[in-house]
Amino acid sequence: MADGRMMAPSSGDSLLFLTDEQLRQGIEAMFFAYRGFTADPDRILADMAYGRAHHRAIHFINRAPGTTVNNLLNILGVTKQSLNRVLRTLIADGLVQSKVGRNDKRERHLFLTDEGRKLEQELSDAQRARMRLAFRTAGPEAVAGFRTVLEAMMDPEMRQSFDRLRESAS
Amino acid sequence: MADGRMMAPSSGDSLLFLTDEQLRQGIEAMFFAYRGFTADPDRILADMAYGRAHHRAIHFINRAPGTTVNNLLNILGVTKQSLNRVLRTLIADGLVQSKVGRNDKRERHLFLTDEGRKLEQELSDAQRARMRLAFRTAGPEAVAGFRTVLEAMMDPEMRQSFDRLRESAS
DNA sequence: TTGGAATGTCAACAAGGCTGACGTAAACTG
DNA sequence: CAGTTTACGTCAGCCTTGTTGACATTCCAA
Repeated sequence: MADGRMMAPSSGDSLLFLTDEQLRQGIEAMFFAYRGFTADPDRILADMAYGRAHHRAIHFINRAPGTTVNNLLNILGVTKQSLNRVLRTLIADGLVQSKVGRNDKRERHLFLTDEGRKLEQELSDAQRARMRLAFRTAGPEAVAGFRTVLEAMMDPEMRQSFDRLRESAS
Repeated sequence: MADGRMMAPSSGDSLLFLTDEQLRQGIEAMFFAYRGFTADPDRILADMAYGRAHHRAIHFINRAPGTTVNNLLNILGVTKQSLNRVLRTLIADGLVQSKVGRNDKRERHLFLTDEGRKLEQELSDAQRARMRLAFRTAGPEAVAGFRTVLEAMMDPEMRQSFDRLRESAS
């Protein structure tokens, strides 16, 4: 490290969590943890003709029943062509129902069918089981910190989506 | 909710962080945060002929210089064909150097070239900047919790890789 | 010397992103 | 009312990044 960069003074050790090494560990932790995070649903979906994209669509339709295509588009952050490909198969397979809007007939409101809800349950049970174990292992204070850091890491628009979903949860 | 499931007793509120709703918020937080996590490097890479897979390879080669292909394979969790495609372009473009092993000449040890290190710096600077801001905003206790939960979320083999990288960091 | 390990490579394929173009119906607006 | 915008769907084509399967090479080790 013969470049001109200074070592952080690190008064006491209160700023230790901001060293490049700590940050890099945070980055790697995100990488490895996300793999675990998606592993269980991926395993379930591998047997069917579905993938992660279907899981995401199903998750958010379940979370916000009656959501419009455009709304879902914003939450997922993909193009309509990409989402449409996924929705088409889910609708064709009878997991998702699309209803023309009453007020605005241009809009389509999306709902899970009973079968769709069944798959959603299966997927989210698996994912929640891992999350539950991690939460239980780590304890409430750690969980609070986990949430705080993740929220701070989001893009502002994503944080808005996140908060809106939180509020809408009764 | 007319099924037979019980509401969690939630003695006091010490178990509130384990309700299904809290778990689902944790799941969504991971989803949205990971998007932010990858957004900055993705933007940089979009201008080049590289993608996230190249970033990951460069990151871990930088982190563990001289690592073998097989080792990298285990860390990244992809097939050798998939990794090889990425490595081939990186080597051809002069960002990565592959050296035949001295002891075991079947092995290839991977290193970043000066140019590779330069790109790595650029990418990780961007990613660390976001992580640093998130860490600073959230504070040290939150960061500790963040790390604890993420570690608990990893698959055991991934946690091993993670720990090994941690130790090797001087 | 032979089996197996580590690596590389070819081919083919799939998921899931993307852009661009186009069409239709509905709603809004001047 | 005419024209524009919005919401959605769809076709076509492309890219990245993952997969499997097959096969060659090199070389260590029993």
